[in-house]
Amino acid sequence: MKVLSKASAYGLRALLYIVAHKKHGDYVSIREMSEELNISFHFLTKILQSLTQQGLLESYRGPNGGITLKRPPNEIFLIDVVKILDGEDFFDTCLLSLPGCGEAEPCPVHDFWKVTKAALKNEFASTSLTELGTKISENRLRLTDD
Amino acid sequence: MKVLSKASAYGLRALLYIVAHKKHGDYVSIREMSEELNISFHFLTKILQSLTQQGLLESYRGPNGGITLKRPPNEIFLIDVVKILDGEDFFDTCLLSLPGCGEAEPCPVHDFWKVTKAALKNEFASTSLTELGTKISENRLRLTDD
DNA sequence: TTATTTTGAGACAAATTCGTCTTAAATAAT
DNA sequence: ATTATTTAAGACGAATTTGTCTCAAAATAA
Repeated sequence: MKVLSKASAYGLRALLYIVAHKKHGDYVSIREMSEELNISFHFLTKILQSLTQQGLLESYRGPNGGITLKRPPNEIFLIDVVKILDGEDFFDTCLLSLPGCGEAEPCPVHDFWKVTKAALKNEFASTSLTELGTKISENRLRLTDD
Repeated sequence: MKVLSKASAYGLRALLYIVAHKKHGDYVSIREMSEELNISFHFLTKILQSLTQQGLLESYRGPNGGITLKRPPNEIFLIDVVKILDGEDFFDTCLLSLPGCGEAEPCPVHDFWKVTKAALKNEFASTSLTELGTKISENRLRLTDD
């Protein structure tokens, strides 16, 4: 079950790396993150570029450049990242991929899936980077794949 | 958010079509289902072939041939189909795709995702074809994309 | 037997996602 | 000014999923 695209997973891990390890306002180099998190540098660059273009990050070129959060991390929620990288309609899907599935014309599993995806959306909408960042620092949760 | 592969979605729709429209034991032609459900005939054939090979269906070649459920539909659960078509480890994934994510080495969203995916797995494991089939017949729920 | 209908099997193509590579543009340091 | 460092942009390739096509094999019917 692949819920998030690689882009979203990588993007989230990068932002969580920042809030867990850096001061807000610091410019963090993409190279550093790609090495620490074992993510392809160019791929991560492209992903973070999208977040920059959509106003979630600010970038700065040149030596000691990098990216930084444009808003304080307690005002950035998981849903903000996912909606940019996986699309606005991320939480608006039918399990059976039937177009127009909804209250009016539900598929056989609509009632059940409706509840589950609402819970998921709520969780993503209410979980901030800060919340997970402190969890990472306190419990030494991992962001890497080793 | 694409949870199920097309293969699983198509496979489930085909089986639900059978339980909603046919007597148990009837051989149902793949051609008929592909036309009724607007699914590519060859693709659907390949999908149902997997289900046949894994013992969920029985096939019969020649005129008036087709496929039929090998077990009564109240003994076939959504999870049986999905596990064959999307893999045994379908419900054993990490949101951030970190290998080995679990109680010992959790990722930052493990606690939350653990609960959600358990609920999903439970629903798939407890919902039978019969259950959804009767819902379809009683409420005229749709399986088609038009 | 011969023709017809149906699934089985595998090669192939298209679309999407994932990842790599090269070059340009901006900034800083020397 | 020149060079080094960093993100921006986009072409390109690999992998996976999705879909198409052809032919074989089995069963039926004439």
